Amino acid sequence: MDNFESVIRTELSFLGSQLVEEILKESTILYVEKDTELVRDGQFIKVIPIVLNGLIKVFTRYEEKELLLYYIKPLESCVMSFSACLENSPSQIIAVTEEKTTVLLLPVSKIHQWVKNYSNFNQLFFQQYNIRYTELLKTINHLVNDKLDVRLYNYLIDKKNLTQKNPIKISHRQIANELGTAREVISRVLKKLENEEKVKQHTNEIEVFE
Amino acid sequence: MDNFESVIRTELSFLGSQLVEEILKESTILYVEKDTELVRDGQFIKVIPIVLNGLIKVFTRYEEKELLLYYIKPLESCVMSFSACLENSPSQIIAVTEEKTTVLLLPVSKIHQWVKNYSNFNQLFFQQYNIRYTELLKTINHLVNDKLDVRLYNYLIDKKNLTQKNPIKISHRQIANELGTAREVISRVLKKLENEEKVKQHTNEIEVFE
DNA sequence: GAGTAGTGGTGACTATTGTCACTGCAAAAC
DNA sequence: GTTTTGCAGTGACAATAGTCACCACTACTC
Repeated sequence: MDNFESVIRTELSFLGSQLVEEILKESTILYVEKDTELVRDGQFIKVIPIVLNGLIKVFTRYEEKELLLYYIKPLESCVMSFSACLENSPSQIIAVTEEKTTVLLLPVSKIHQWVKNYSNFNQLFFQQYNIRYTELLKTINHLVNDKLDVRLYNYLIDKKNLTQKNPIKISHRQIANELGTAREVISRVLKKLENEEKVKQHTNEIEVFE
Repeated sequence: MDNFESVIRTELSFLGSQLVEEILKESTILYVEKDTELVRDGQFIKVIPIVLNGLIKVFTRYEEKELLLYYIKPLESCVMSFSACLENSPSQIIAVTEEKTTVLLLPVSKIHQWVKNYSNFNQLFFQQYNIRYTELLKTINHLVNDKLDVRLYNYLIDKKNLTQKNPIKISHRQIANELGTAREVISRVLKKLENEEKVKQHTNEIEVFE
């Protein structure tokens, strides 16, 4: 916990020192390995996570097909857990760690109380809702307007920026899942992007050029 | 106002009578004609609307293409206006009345105060965020998984249920816009649905069968 | 070394959707 | 009346994406 305390104090300072101290007191820290499923579709949620470091990816599943929705970066949270917790409804999304990740877990039992007593606490929620809502809108617009080559290229650039790695280690199958399409299609489109010199494929890795 | 006061009192009663009275005191009622643009893309928002009767449709525009996102039904509000107002960021969506509509307008100036003093008030926001988030997820899943015939059929059924009219008065062009596709495509797919006896086209009207 | 599983490449074919060009029709405008 | 405008129907074609079948390569297991 110790190494994160100061980070939390500064980054969440807009909540007011009293609330921050209470959060520090009541919350627990969870260390999660890469590729761990944190939230399952239809699951009920008992804690609200705030990512401290690492990366979580969130996607939706519907009739076998998946689609990547967005990433939860450090100091962000998952809005599905808000609504799932405040309305006690099951999650509609799936969350998986993309990297080794550290999460601060706020107990739901305290949330209602904090919402009541610390009006600033709501600001956190509204902020996060806003981020995700915007992100979903962006996803929708890309789905409607962009062909797969553009979507794939944007996807790779995003991935590069988020993970700060340039030859990206990922299989075609994995990409296909995250973009809601088939493996062969990704192979084909990647080849096309390679011809256009936008990417370069190495063994098990893809290098992106911007 | 008078005819709506009792409706508001009962339907918003979970906010507590004190807050409800204050809302009634500070808010204004707006009567809007059909097909009126209420919120423009990029606009800053000064009021938070709650629909009292009628219907508002919300869509997104990106590179000339539009897509219907969802409808705001009576006693619902627009989350974009929450975030736009609380974060003072411009709207990312477009809102247009689908029918003659009456809206209760809460002044932004009071919102911050209410959020602070009435913890129940937040419940309203969270509820609405949840509704829209779910709706966007549904839209995304349909976009990824369903072919146009299914999307069109669902669209028509939704429209039927929302407006409570069965032969639906709408042009092919209008439908094409709301589904983010071209007019000819809608003509073709409607014909296909007609052959399957799922709809029947009359002049300027479409009848849906369930 | 044979077998097996995961990955990527490819050709061929199909289905779906988008686009273009042109027609007919009906209501509104002149 | 004639003209104009908007809507709908349609055939032809192109582009995009999804599917199937099959091969090649690598790495790991037994």
